[in-house]
Amino acid sequence: MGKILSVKPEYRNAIKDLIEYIKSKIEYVNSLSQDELLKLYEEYKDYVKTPTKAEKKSPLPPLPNAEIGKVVTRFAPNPDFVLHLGSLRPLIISYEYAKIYEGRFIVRFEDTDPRTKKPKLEYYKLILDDIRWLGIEPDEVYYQSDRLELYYNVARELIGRGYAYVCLCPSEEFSKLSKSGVACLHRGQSPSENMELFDKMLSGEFKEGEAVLRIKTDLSHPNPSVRDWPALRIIDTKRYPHPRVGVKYRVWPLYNFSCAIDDYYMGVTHVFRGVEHKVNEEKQRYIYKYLDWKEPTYIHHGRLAIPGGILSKSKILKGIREGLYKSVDDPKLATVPALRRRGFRPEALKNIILRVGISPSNAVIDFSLLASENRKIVDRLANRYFGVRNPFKVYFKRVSHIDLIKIRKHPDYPERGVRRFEFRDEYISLYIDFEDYSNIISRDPFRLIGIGNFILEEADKQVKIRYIDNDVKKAKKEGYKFIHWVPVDHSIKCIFIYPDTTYEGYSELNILDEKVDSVIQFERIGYFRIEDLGRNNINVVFAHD
RNA sequence: GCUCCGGUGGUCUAGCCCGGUCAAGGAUACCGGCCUCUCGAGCCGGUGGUCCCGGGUUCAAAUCCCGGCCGGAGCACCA
Repeated sequence: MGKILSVKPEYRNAIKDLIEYIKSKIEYVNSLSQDELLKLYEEYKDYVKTPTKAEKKSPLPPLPNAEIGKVVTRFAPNPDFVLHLGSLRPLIISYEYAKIYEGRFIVRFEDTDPRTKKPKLEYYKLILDDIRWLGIEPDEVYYQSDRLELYYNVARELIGRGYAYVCLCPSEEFSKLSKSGVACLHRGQSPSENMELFDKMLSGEFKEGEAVLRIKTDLSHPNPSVRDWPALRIIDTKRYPHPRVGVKYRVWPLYNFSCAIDDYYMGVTHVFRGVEHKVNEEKQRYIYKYLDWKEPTYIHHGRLAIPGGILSKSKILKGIREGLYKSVDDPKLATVPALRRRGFRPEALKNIILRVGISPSNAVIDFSLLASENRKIVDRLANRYFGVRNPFKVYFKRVSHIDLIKIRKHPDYPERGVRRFEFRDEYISLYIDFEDYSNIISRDPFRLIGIGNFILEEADKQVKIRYIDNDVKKAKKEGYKFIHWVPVDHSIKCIFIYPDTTYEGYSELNILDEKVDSVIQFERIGYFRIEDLGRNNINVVFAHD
């Protein structure tokens, strides 16, 4: 409509009629059948915008400044912790866009602070492992700790051109000056003086904190942290050795310096990172400008939170020290190892992240959304079994036709076979869940799934139930409670691990057909991942209902 | 305090740049039906929104402009 008016402004006077006219046309088109629409489409094909391949392939919006085959993205974790739900946003989005645009995806470990954010060898491995588990195979993997010489070279280049200087001010001194927009006395040093001082930094003549290389920016920049921001500083690696390169280097780049250089040299075209990096875009812009490099496109997304889920690195580490959590994969946590351990599937996590997208606002992801996405995927994978968390024994006198009970492993996939239960003895003992006992004590009839309808006969020291009939239709119509059971002599001890508790109960023995790591459903209880399958007992970790 | 950025049903999100099939679409949650010897999945239907508030521009505003409120982020020799 706006289009029509801009082409034919004279219609402006008759706007009311125009609206009516368009409405009638729209109604007409909407009333057409598929075939008629197709015919119309053929006729006017050239006027219709067809979405490009990239637009069709994914729920993600088209990327600005992107061309098929030329997009390069990267995920840049600090190996001082494992991946968690929050890290998944830049990771999955970066990877997805690289894939959509048939470009490259890079993983780059940002391990340039051996002191306060000390990297750990185990985390490099765990992070890469989790990335691959998510079905993401990086085209290239880099370690910033291997690239120090490159950063030194760029530093020399900037010093030579007069865009950087070695500042000898104590940091409090500098920030005082910078707050009032005053240059420190090192700012005016000549390139050759700076070069000399920089060499001294490298050769170890300064101690930690005594010298820092700064990038000249704008001393009147509204954000004081942008004013002559620091690029390289000294870390006493004798005291804080780097886990990969030990004491080899003592001059280390700060985030903005190494990040800008690497993004450029690695040919990164699009950067996805959290909103907390917004100002860093401005800082890094100076490097690109001074060296006449082309800047990547930055997209800053909001943070992710999960109610009751703890994502903070420091809080988790503290919790582990205090014994609140057992380890980084404690099921209480929203870390990738924990989610993985609980049986969340990579596709589910991916779907969640794609749904949340690249919006700059923060998002609170309710656990039910995670559960629902995962349930959709896991439901068809998970075979069904009976398990009781709070075992309670009941017994009944067998009737002759109750001898071999077969129940499908999966109600929708008969080809997966059945679970078999053989009953031979005169009296049969079963474990049922104690919560279900209340339904029995009320003396209402109930149904043992797959066996038949029963009613309580006596509740003395032992609870005896009596078989009535095997009429499923009646059971449904009368609203009998359908309860699951585990035969005492066909059971295996099972530990049910929940985020805040564990149960020691039983599973039916047929679960031994499964493998460690498979996700199963205990009927009426929920989905679990099998963590341990021993001969005498098993462990399962709760995913969700 | 200063500087940025957000605000669409309970939650998440599409639409906002380029105002008009948007009296707002999808997902989740909730309710009901079908299916099912699970409280699952699937399919069908339903409840739920003053598009943060106020003003302005316009024939027309979720969309543009101004003001306010609320929320977030940054203000490290961390990433």
